[in-house]
Amino acid sequence: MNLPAKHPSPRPGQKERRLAREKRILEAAEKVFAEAGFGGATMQLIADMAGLPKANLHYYFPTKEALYRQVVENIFQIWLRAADVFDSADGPAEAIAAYIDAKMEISRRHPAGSKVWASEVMHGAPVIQDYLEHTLTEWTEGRAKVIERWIAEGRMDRVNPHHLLYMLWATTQHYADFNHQIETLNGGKPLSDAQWEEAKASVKQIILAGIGIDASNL
Amino acid sequence: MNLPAKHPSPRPGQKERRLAREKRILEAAEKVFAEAGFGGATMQLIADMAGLPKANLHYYFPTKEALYRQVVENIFQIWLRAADVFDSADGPAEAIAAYIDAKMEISRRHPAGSKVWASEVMHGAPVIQDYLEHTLTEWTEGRAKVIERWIAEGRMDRVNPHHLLYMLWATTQHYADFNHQIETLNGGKPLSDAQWEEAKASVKQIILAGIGIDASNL
DNA sequence: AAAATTCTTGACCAATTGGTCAACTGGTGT
DNA sequence: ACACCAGTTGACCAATTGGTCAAGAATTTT
Repeated sequence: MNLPAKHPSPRPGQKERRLAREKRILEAAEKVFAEAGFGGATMQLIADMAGLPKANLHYYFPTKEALYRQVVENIFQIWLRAADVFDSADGPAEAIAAYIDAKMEISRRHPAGSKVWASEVMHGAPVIQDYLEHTLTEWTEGRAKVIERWIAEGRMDRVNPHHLLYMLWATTQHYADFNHQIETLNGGKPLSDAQWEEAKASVKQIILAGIGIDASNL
Repeated sequence: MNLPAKHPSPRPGQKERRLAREKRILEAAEKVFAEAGFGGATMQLIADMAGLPKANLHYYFPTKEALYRQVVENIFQIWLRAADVFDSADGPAEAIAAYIDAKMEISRRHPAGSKVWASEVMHGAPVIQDYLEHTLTEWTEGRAKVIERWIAEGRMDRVNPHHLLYMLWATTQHYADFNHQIETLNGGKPLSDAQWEEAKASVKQIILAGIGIDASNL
């Protein structure tokens, strides 16, 4: 055990410093991978953005692939945490509304991570195929069953649960992946706070009405 | 003028042969750019896939950027042609249903082109920013006005036209960009004909109901 | 204070990249 | 038969890439 840190870190401490360095590198890497794609990203660019010599990156992450893999796994963890809110409510209205809010917030706060994820899947998921086949598949099938139960209970219209989930993913993710296009169509300005609220409200309005749920009491 | 070609090309002819070669290169390029991204794609890979020596590519397309630009412009033309069907009907139900069908068909028939387009926009639209600012902006504003008129005429619910359009783009494009994920969740098999029909039907069902349109008579 | 461990970094390397070029081929018009 | 020109191609080049390494600086442990 280490002596200091009765109170949280008056001085850095080795473990914390290492984690802070890694975090700094990962944030730079996320941005560069999002902007340039895996192939277009260079270790030198990531190093510059992190303010470190390139050789130092290789001390913390042995290869470009390893660094990329860590970035992808991190965003997948965020994705999974948002998925939890789907189960936090007991009815379709609250569950889906909360899920849309959570995913829209990810698109807003982690646009780079979302783009890396999209890029990874678009290129055939070379590094996270396992996650797709196991974690994501299980989550999806579980939620599809929940939706089918809601339908059977008459709490929402009869729709194909998988395609409903695809629509939720597609629509919310679009605000991150295509934010440049949205910004251009918004007169070159990023969406304001109010516009983000309207985006969330619009998505919820159309999808909830689309599956036969009265959202007026949300 | 060239002597042959009273009737359309009994023998290739120089112009046709050139176009055929370019088409072959463009198809190979589209695939490689879609699979590897601009940065990850190499002229050698494209040449191999087209079955031509690399130096020959540079005869038809001087640089990698020029080749990429042509690929992106081609898919944008397809995109624009699909956009036309939005105006082919006079009511929101038929127009939006036809538009969804057209865009879903693009996702199905041109997955590579769709991915290239998504990748281009995701990376800040370095080569087609002009198209976004002019052609796309005009189309979008025009269609938004049409939707607002439909709303004013009481033919659909009051929704934000821009976010409705984003949802249409996002949802339909998702079936191309994330087809690998969808395939994985479909047991590793591509969607069958019947599953594609169900996908189209599901998208139309939810979105049309979502904007207050009874689609039972379509 | 000295030994041991962790971290930092400039210099370097082999491999790959986009692109060039000069020599060659083959068809077309005269 | 000849000249002409679009098309083809292997060999080549400068620049960039991911990654290595050994020498040194910091920090922790003894």
